[in-house]
Amino acid sequence: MTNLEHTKIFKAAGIEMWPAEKIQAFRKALLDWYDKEKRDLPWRRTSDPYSIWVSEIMLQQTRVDTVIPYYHNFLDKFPDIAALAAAPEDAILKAWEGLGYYSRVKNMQKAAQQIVADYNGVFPKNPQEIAKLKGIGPYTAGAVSSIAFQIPEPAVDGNVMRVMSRLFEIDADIAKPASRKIFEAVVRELIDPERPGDFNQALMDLGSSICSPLNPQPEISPIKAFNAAYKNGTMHLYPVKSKAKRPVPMNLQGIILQNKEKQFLLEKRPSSGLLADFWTFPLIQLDLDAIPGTVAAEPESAASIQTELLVAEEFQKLTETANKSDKKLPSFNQIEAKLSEVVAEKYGLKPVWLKAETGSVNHVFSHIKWHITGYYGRVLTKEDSRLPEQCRWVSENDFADYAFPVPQQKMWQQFKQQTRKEFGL
DNA sequence: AACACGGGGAC
DNA sequence: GTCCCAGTGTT
Repeated sequence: MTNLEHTKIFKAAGIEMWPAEKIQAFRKALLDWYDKEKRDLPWRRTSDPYSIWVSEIMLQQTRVDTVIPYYHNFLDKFPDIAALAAAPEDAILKAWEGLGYYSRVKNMQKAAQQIVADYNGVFPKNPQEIAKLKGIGPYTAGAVSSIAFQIPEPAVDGNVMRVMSRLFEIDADIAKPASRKIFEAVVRELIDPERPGDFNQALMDLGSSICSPLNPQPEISPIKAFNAAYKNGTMHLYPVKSKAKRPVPMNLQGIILQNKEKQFLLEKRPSSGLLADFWTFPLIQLDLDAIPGTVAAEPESAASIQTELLVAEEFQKLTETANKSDKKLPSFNQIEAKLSEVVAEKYGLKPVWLKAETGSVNHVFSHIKWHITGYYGRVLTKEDSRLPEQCRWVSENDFADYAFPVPQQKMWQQFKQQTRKEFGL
């Protein structure tokens, strides 16, 4: 991008560009602060492009404190590009378990294989080549280029947009994709060609501390002399950011089935979409309103029990902990019939239901909100010849071999704490 | 340009 | 509850 194009962008966005002396002073103020205050982070103790790349992928939409243990474990398991390229998919998913945005690690492995195939296993140093790698977008390309190779490329993330929007009173909505190029142009003008990696990281450190979203402290900022919003008393107006949509609620039934060997039925999710290739108890989307003969149940009877399978004490105990939901739902008997139908059809199994609502799990994703109601049953017959390929009976001891998303971990914890001891399992 | 894609931490 | 976060790929 030429200087002329920058000028056009600045003019359109109403940004006043600084003279060279002011830019020099800004770089010095920022980097002097960084040299004193920078955080001691694991990926700042290496110059290995692969390690820096791993850290940047993990840090996408994820906090530093969350990333640190994953970073160490990942490099331990997959110490270099060749190891990552050759790793089995279940191993890389397990290493990413709980970190979220799981396509990140799949794309990173594809990129590692790209590097092995096209670059002889050596991480490319050219920003244009780096940007072609799977999972590396404009931010990560700039971050790796500048931090690992000292190439003066902007690395514009949420922090940098917040800092710059306050410094220059930029009104562009930072939630809009189109705004990023404005901030990139600004950083491209400001970035220190001698220390581009430190410059980018200094902006991010500043954004996550003094220039934080909620309680910024511009009065103690090392660059407060450059902060237009602070000087003009308009800090509260920046950054401009439109609000995200609310997650859409979705109700699911979680089927916890056990066979005579005490194994649990797990199902691998499809290879694309939400939580792709992760394992959960089977999740069914029952349309409760469509169950024939459905009658709205009284709250206290919403969880009825197969009493003949339980001793009196257990029944008493379960009744006491009956569903407290104030929603009008079909009774367990009605749901049970429908669940049996679905389980027979989909899994070729005939469960004996032991308990309604082993628990209720809520889990919020960025765009969906799951409400899972758990149902516990046993399969007494040994007719699982029709078990779908994506399903597997797994004993608890082997759960560690399977990548579980957090909703599954919540279902499992709830089952262990509430249901299992009631049945002496 | 809008949407899909996780999860946790701060207040 | 609210908002936020070291973004990218797909449509």
